[in-house]
Amino acid sequence: MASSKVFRAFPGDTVHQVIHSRAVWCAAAAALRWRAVIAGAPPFMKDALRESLQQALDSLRRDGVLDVPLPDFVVERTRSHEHGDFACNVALLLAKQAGKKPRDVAAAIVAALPANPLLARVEVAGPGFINFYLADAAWHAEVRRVLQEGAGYGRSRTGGGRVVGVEFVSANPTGPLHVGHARAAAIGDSLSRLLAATGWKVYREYYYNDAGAQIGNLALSVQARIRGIEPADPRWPENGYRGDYICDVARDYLAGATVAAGGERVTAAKSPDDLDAIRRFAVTWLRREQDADLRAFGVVFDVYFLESSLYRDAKVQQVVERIAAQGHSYEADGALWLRSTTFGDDKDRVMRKSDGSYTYFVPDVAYHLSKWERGYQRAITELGADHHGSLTRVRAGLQALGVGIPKDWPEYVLHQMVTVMRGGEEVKISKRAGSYVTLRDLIDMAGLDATRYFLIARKSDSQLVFDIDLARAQTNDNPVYYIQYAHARVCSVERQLHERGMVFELGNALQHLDRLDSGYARSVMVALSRYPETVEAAAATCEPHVLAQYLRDLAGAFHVWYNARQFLVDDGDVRNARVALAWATRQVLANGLDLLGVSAPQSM
RNA sequence: GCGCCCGUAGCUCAAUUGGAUAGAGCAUCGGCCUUCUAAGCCGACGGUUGCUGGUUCGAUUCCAGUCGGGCGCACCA
Repeated sequence: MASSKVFRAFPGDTVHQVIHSRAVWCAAAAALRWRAVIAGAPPFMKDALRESLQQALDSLRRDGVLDVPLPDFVVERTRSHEHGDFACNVALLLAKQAGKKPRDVAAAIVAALPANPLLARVEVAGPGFINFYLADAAWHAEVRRVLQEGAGYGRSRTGGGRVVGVEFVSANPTGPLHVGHARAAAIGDSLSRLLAATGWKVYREYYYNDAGAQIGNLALSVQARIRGIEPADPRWPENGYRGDYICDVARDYLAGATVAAGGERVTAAKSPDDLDAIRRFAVTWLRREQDADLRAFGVVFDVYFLESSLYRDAKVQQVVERIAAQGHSYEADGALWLRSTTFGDDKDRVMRKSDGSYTYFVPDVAYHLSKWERGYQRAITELGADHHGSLTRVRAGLQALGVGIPKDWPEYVLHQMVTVMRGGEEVKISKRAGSYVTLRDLIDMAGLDATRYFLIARKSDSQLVFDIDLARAQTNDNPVYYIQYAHARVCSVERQLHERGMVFELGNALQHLDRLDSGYARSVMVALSRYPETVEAAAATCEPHVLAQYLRDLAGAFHVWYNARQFLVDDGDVRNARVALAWATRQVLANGLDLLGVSAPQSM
């Protein structure tokens, strides 16, 4: 089922070797799920409480006390410590149907809960919440778990080894990547890491629109520069690209340079008249440029997919034919239309123009069809919000193919615009690109870590103000330094430990975690325990920003504790316990930062 | 005009997807370095969640309307 044709141009690619068919895939996923069950890592607190509640509810039903269907209840972290550590709303949801007061229902459930040594007490509170207060031992167990699982702490098998394609950036190879692409790269890569951490087999994919009119403009622009024509000149092409980088391309072309990108290797023909040669050279030159910027940003793709390959392999034509065969097209005004209104679009769309060429969204449909045919169980397409209009069209086209693609396929993650501020003013100009700030500019100005963090830390569908001054700041104003500093501090403690000739004894530490005395330490432990569910939630909702937010909280809890307690004390048991918690914190900070693609420095 | 997204402290943003008294950072004001990094910590100030209705035990969250901002509405990509 996998199309090896599509990948012929990319020798390094192995997707088609990995994904065989949907049937094989399903069997593999089932096996993985089964293994996950029998491997049986201890459940996380939330899940354990949920299980207990489920048992209580079952027993109440058996006894006829509660003879109503189970609602979709939640076990959640409390906002306030006064409400315990976890709370459940099940009694509130059951009360009406059961014809009882919520607090009475809650009391009955509490009475039916199985004994659990990790629970200090359970209370009915407020309108009918069930509040759980965990015993210290529960937090200690979590610290132990962090240290035992190490880099694996917070990873899960939720995805069951299923295959997901995450497409992001997908810029036209007509210029350097700009801030919007930077946001896409940061979000898309972090989302990919999150999905991989939760058991998905992830393929990062980049779609190059290398076949449209914009590429023609690129070639004409380079050709103009080769001939020494400048943008002010009346002979300058309409819609030409004016950035300085066009001059660089022209210079290299005239010099007969060789450029390589994505397995393509192009040597400049030098001829100013050979527009096709100029086009090939310019596209490859800019792909190399974009690849370099992305690598500098720590983003590596598994698949680069060329729009031109869809034309070359007749995939575009096949899509149109298939849609026509399904009866979802018609001819009008000399053009061929997709009856996309059948699938929820507000108007029908032209597929083949009256001049015989295809509109841009048809290759988009062909491309997404290829994702389906390559066995991607999920496809997530990360897009700038300015392209959200294409969403309905692509889905409509996929539906019209009648090949069984689900209506909500692919999933979309949209990101809003980024405004770059510096010195209180908006930055709009880049020296290299001319009219916009580039990804490279951001990295140069703010550094890789701050750039990634800032671009991820906001919900993607909110507009983002990127404050260069703040991102550069080596102060507590800057959240990324704040988090990294927490990590560096633990490393510093470790260095001090050795310098003082002390030795950390893990076994002793794990036996004496009850020597952690303060509420500060407790806050750190609570924060640590939130990590797995945070990763799970961030992945499930495609919202990496919740992880960024979480790491800030964890670092905060750590700094408070650090300031309140000396770790390297004389009492060996206390010292070991504190160092163990510090190391657990460092581990989680490192795990979390890695999922954001931000480094965890040993010292700062 | 139609569609999508966003309106939360002076500023930048969260809010566990419908939970209890809406939270952080910055800014402002006041404290804390002989101590593992003060790149840090503590305290104070700051709110009619744009507005009006509705749904229900409960709404920043869901629905309708309205105002404001962004983006998109091609036989461009």
